[in-house]
Amino acid sequence: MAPRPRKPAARGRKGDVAADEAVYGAIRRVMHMGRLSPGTKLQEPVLARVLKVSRERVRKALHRLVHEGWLTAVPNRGTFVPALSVEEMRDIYDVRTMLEEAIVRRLSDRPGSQVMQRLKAHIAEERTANRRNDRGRLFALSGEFHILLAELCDNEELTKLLRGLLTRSTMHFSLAAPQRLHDCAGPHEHGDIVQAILDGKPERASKLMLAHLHGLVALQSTRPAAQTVSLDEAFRDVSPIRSRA
Amino acid sequence: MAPRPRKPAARGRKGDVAADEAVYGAIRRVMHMGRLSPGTKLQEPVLARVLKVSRERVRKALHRLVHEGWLTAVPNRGTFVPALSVEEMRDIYDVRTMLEEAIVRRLSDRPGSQVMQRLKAHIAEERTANRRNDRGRLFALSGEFHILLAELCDNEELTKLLRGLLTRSTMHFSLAAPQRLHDCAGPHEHGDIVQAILDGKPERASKLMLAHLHGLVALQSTRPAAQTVSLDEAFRDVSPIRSRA
DNA sequence: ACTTGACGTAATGTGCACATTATTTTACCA
DNA sequence: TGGTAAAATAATGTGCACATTACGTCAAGT
Repeated sequence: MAPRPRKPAARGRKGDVAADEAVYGAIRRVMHMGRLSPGTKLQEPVLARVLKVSRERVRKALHRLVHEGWLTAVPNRGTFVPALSVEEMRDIYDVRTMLEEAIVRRLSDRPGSQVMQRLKAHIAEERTANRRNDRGRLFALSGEFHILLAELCDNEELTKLLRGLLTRSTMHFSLAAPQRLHDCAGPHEHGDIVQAILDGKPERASKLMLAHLHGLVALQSTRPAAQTVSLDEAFRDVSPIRSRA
Repeated sequence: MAPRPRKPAARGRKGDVAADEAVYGAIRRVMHMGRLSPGTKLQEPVLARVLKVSRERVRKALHRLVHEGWLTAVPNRGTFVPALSVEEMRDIYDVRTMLEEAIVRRLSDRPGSQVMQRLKAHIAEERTANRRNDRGRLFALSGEFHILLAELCDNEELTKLLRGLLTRSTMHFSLAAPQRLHDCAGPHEHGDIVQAILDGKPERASKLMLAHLHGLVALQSTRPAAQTVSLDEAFRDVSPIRSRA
């Protein structure tokens, strides 16, 4: 009763179910780029102003990110980029090892023709990026390789889980990491794993994957000092929707 | 400007950070009890009235449950108890197999004294419940066994992941399931797995776990017709806080 | 008699205003 | 001048009102 005179009309525009995904993806993308150093406080008004959306939209996205483990929320304090402890890092890589060893074992048991084809195509892409010294592309491909292995198992749940683990484990890779990634691991180890799968050698593939992940966790330790930037700079050109990481 | 005359004061009571966990746990508990048949629509006003909380509180809990995969949300339609397809069920059990095979392998490699003690204590509890024909207790213990194995690996991430998988896979166990669980699997298979771990036989433990999970997924198929009850009845005596499942 | 259209009702989604709490600034005193 | 306390400021948390959308009902037309 007694309707207020204001409130003209047409507020939420149209079916903006994609707006949620947009802000969610934007924050996720910035984190994936490593622009946010651990401990950074993601304050809602700033994000709302930068992303040109309402505060509640930002709020919902932050809650989702917290639930998924990518951010940590302190009651009445705010939402922060988590500083993964060495124990958490070890835990994540241990679970990754369990899953990915099982994955390569399964793929080695019955390497179908489509599996072989996609694996060889991916390795070829990595080799190309390596030859051209395209660090960024190689970095992206290195992550997608592990996702590809999960996808080839034809298990949605597995793919989703591994996606989360991989994102959280490579989140804090600094911008200097691709250099070392190029020097040390590179597409060489990936190629060996694929070769073992194609040869139908589960135990060899499993061993190689274990060694590969051990090498990655060693790389993680050597990250330079985190450069603290303001939120406005971090979210400069991340407004559009694009594809999901 | 122009502050409305109403709005007396003292609205949000006190630090009610526990209220969120309360409604979250209440819904989760009802689902765990199997009172909600797949396809049931969880409407916010009803839950708010039954649980004696505001609609926004219910809303937040539902969003969290959706993000964690225990409910599915259809935009502008509502939140529903998911009817897991056979493919999703297969996927979940496949991932569980991967993780739990790795778990028992790891535990078999170096069974510490504390590990041995807790495992034997758990098996003793299961035997007691089985002897007393306490179906409910045995059902709960059967689930906790798998969680216990994960906890003994001393990996928080692993425990959290397996908790989610197990809850989702045993969520739709009907009330008649404990009967068959008692007849078929029972504490016998669990005891064999523990024995293999204590003997330090990783391959045998892994094989037993694989067979055990295969048996469980076979049990899942034989669930009776879902009894549809109203939300008011389902949430009858689930208001208090209690412990988390 | 069955289908199709419009209308009424109820539930979901969202912006907004306010209360509460933490943080920073400032003023005062030892 | 350094330290402490209090006020100001800003950010988070939440209830509420309203818009939008879907569902159920009924009536009219073919």
